[in-house]
Amino acid sequence: MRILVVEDTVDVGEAIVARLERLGHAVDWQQTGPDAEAAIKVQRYDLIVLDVMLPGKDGMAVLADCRATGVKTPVLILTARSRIDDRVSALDYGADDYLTKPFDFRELEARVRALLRRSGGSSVSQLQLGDVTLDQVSRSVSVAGRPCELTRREIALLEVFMLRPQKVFTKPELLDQLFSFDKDAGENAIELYVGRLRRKLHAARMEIRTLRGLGYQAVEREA
Amino acid sequence: MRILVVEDTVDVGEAIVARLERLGHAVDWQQTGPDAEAAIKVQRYDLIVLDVMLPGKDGMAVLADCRATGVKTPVLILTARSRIDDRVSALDYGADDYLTKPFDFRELEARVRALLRRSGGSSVSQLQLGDVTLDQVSRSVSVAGRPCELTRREIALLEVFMLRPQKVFTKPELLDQLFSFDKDAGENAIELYVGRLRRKLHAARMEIRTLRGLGYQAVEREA
DNA sequence: TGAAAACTGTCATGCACCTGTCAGATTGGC
DNA sequence: GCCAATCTGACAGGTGCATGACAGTTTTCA
Repeated sequence: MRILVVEDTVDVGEAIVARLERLGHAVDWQQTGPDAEAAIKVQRYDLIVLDVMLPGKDGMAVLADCRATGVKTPVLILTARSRIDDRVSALDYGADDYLTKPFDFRELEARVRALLRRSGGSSVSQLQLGDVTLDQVSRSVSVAGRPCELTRREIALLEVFMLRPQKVFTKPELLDQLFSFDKDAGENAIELYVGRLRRKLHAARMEIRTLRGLGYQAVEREA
Repeated sequence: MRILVVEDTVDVGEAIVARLERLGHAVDWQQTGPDAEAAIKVQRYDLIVLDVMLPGKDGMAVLADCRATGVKTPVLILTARSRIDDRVSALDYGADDYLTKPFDFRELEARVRALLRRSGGSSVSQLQLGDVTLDQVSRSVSVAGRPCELTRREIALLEVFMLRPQKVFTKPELLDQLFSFDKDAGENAIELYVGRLRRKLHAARMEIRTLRGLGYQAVEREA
């Protein structure tokens, strides 16, 4: 999943980014309101974590402008203030959830998961396709009940496929989902990881099909 | 376990902190109501030991505000007064237990243990995984019935793992559980202690697995 | 009280695995 | 058959983890 973190305090920002990247997400980090808006215009995100107190432009204003311009990405507001009207106005402006600072990282993770899940459509944190199960919480994969050792990137790629079975992903699309701005990679990397996934999942009742010239697609395989 | 002690009398505060640290807990100590509230907002605790008489803000008020903002951490109230209505109001405000000063430290320890145990979900004070047994009261560990010499920190870490077998703990998460504010350590410390635990428990039917990039996990080992 | 022993956490080193690029092999379409 | 797209093995660099040595601190014990 691709996430934008907007937070001006370096310490906090770095901590959040590290935490979310560790979960296998592609995370971009902006420190001001205008920079955040620029990033949102350029890139589609699955989630935006937005601090309220920002230099340049208030987080709430950024949120309002986003919604006004039709951006429907889920937004998690971070607010240092805990007054009721703040929470209410956050939700009124179109936020999907809020968290008052300072917060526990485990709670942040839980809310992030909840929002990503909600937008992903499914309500469980276990994805399933054929006999392959991906647990989004423990970031583990099993085939026919047996645990399957995958690396972080492999899991991230598999997650993209499993969130939308049948959907055909182009390579640029997959690159967007897997890499953040600074860590850009060639399209070859995708081919490589598809290959690795295929090898590790060769016994599964699921396969990643190549649609020449179009991209890749995950489908359930008949027994 | 991570504990916050709120007590303005230096002698008493130091004594409580020393006593609880000796049991292997990570203890933070605040001396005023506002400071305590700030700490609670920043950090998640497994238990709060709260004096009623405090400069700045009354302990009971701190407790009430905590509960109002959804903090569910168990709270043990220390009160110098022993009048019935005080006890009653403490429980009404959402305290889980109280102790009238002056008190015997052994009783404090017992009540702390009870509260921690209750929040941990288990009603027994003996944790078990594979052939490893951890006695939370005597803070001792044995493997297949044989006592095993572990240091405080080693036991504290093992306790975290054994309270939630299978769960994958990230290193920041483990640091949160093991270290207080002032005694912050690098993630290296976790790796180090995992290594030490592994060496001392190598013969046990339990192991701490490394999930590269994710964290550590305690599992029962097959014979 | 003072010295020895044990405990803690940092540093630095080394190793293993993960990552992404390259280049050559293979496949599919025309 | 030819070209482009894809696959795959090899490889270099990086990252994360394991581990030994060490210094500061605490605890123990005489």
